Amino acid sequence: MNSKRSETADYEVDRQIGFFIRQANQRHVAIFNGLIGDKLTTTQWAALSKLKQIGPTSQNHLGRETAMDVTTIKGVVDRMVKRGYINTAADPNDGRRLVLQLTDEGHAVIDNNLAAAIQATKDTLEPLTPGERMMFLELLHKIT
Amino acid sequence: MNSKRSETADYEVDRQIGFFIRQANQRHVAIFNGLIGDKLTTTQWAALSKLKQIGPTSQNHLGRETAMDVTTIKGVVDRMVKRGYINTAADPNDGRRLVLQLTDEGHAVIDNNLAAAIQATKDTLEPLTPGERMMFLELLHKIT
DNA sequence: TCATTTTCATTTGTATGCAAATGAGTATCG
DNA sequence: CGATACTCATTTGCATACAAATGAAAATGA
Repeated sequence: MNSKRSETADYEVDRQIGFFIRQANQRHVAIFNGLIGDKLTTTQWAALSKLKQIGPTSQNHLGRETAMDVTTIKGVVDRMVKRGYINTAADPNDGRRLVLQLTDEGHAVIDNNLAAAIQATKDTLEPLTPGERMMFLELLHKIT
Repeated sequence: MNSKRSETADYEVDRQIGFFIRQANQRHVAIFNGLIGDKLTTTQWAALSKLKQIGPTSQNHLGRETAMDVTTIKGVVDRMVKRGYINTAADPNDGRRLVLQLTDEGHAVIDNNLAAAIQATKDTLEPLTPGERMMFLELLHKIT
C-alpha cells in the first residue's frame, strides 16, 4: 500500500477551509458590488470608512488599521486621492509621513453608501439564523 | 437628530463580516505559503489537485470546478503549463476546447506538497476546538 | 554624538480576480 | 436548413495582494 496515494485519493481541495473562505469572500464581494452606488470596492470602502473613524493619519497606519499591505494601501489611497475623496499633505513634524484626510466629497460618499454597506453585511449573512450569525462571527474572529 | 450621522457613528468597518473574511483569507494564504514547498499559490494548488481529481478536462470547466473566473483560470493554467505541470491539447471532438491534463511532473508536485496542504488546513483551524471546527465549516459552507 | 535600527513611502515584479468585448465553434429549434 | 443562442478561449483594462528592494527621515542606544 502506498500511503501517499491513499492520502491523495482522500484529499478534496474543494472541501478544504481555504477553498470555502475564498468562495465566501467572492460571494460577499459580489453582494457588496451589487449594492454599492459609486463604484467603490470593498477595500476602498474599508479605507474611507476607517479614515473617517480614526481621523487624519499616515498612509501606512491606515493600511495597518485596514489589514492592507503598504503596496496595497498605496494603490487604494492613490485612487481615492485621484477621485477627490482623500486629501494628502506632508506632516510638518515628520518628514517621512503623508497625512491623509477625508475631503468633503469623501465624507459625502461615505454617507451616500453607508446604508448599502450595512445591507451588504446583512445579505451576506442572510443564509444564517441570528444565532448562527453570532457564532459565525465569533469563530471567524478566532481564526483571524 | 440626524439619523444618518448616528448610523455612521455606530458603523465600524473592521467589525463587518467582509472584513473578517478578508483577514481570515489573508491568514490562511500566509500559512499555506509558509508550508508549501514549490512556490505554489493556493489557487495553483486548487487547480492542480482538482485536475487530478476530475481527470482531463477543458479550461473553463476546471475554472468552474475551482470557483475561478475564465480570466483567472487562464492565467493560472498558463503558468502551470509554463512550469510543465499541465499539458494542453486540442479536443478532436470540439474545436473550441483545450483539453488539460496533468503531466508526470504535475502528479509529482502534488504528491510532494499534499502533506503541506493538509497541514495548512490544520494550522488555519488550529485556534478552534474540534467541535468549533465542524461548526465553522458548516456555517462557512452555508454562506457560500 | 554617531552608528545602528526602525519607520515611512515608493517602485518593480508577479499573481489573483472580475467586467466587458471579441471571434470561433457548437447546439438548439422552428 | 438556417437563424439564434450558447459555449469556449482569449484579450484588455482595472483593482487588490504581497515580496523585495530602495532612499529618506526619525528613533534608539552605546
